[in-house]
Amino acid sequence: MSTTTNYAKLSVGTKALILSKLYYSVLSKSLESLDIERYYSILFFLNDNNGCNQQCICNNLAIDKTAMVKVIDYLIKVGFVDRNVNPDDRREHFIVLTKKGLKQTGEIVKAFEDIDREIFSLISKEEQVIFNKVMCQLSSKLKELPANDLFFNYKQTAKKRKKVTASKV
Amino acid sequence: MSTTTNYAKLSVGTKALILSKLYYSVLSKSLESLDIERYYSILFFLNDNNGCNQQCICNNLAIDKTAMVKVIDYLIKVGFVDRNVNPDDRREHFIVLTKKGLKQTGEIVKAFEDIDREIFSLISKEEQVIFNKVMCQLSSKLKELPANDLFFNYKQTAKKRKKVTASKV
DNA sequence: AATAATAGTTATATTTGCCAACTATTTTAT
DNA sequence: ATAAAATAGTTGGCAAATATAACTATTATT
Repeated sequence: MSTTTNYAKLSVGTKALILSKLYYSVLSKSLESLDIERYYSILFFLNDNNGCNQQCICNNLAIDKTAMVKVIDYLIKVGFVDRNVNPDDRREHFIVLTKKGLKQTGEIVKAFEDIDREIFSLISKEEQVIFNKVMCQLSSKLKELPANDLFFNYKQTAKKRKKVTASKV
Repeated sequence: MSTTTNYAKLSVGTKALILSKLYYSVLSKSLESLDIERYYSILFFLNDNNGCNQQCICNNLAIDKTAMVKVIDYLIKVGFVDRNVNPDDRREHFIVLTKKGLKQTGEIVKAFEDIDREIFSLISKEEQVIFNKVMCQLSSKLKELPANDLFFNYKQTAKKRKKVTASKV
């Protein structure tokens, strides 16, 4: 058997994972010169949503909130963002790009957009529209299905806590 | 600002990563009853490519070969696969599903297929075809671009080794 | 006022990702 | 035929990601 089957039959979840790995591999190559080599998608998101809170980033990028704490700690350490308590709801911390962060994020956004433009260049506008629409539909549909709720920690954390407390007492 | 923007502007790589996270979260929920809670995509792949070598799995699923060693070690430990040296090329190790592995893999394949069927159910055949075609085109295109060659360790390993050896001497 | 919910944090354990270096084997070049 | 290069797989180590439980502080609900 050959080690490179030309296209293996795979689930859409697996194909998406492979696509994202290839994508980020190209992206990190094209951003080698920056003094940060991770968290590009978070900075990309902040570029459009500067000043949102941590939970907002988690919800939109499907990242666990306990992981997000460390990411933001790191981004603060390297001087890319500030973390500001929202005076109107002191539970929330706004994440705001610094001047340095804004500058570097500009390059990151450009790199993302360059790759998207490049890989979509030979695909017709109509097909691009359909592709993006299906992408969104699949994600929406998946959010409706029962899942090991990893990132969207709303109500179930409370439910869990209740149980644990009860069994502990 | 709301913590749930309805659809954030994101790169295709990021959208694909999110889709895969949602997908695997649903998948692992639906396979909770199995006595394995990881490596589903590898077993799915083996179901169609039983007896391939480790590198073949790595190439097709974009997984690093050093990580693959540990995965296969684990799958052997839980009795899902065997690792057999190819008598015609003794560098290669064939990965073969055991009877137990085959049985459980049947359920895994079914779970993957159920999810794919479910989430594509409201999408027209034409759009599904276009979606899958674009998916493949994007991956192919990405493979042509300069990358931090993570998974496709063919020639560059040799080049690197040469350099390292030279500088060490 | 009590209870629940939300946003974020800490601690911990496990798993993964990535790299350099290595063995064994086979292929290619001279 | 021999030397050099390539391939398949392995090992060890470190940094990062992932998952879980328990926690504080604050706000919303009853």
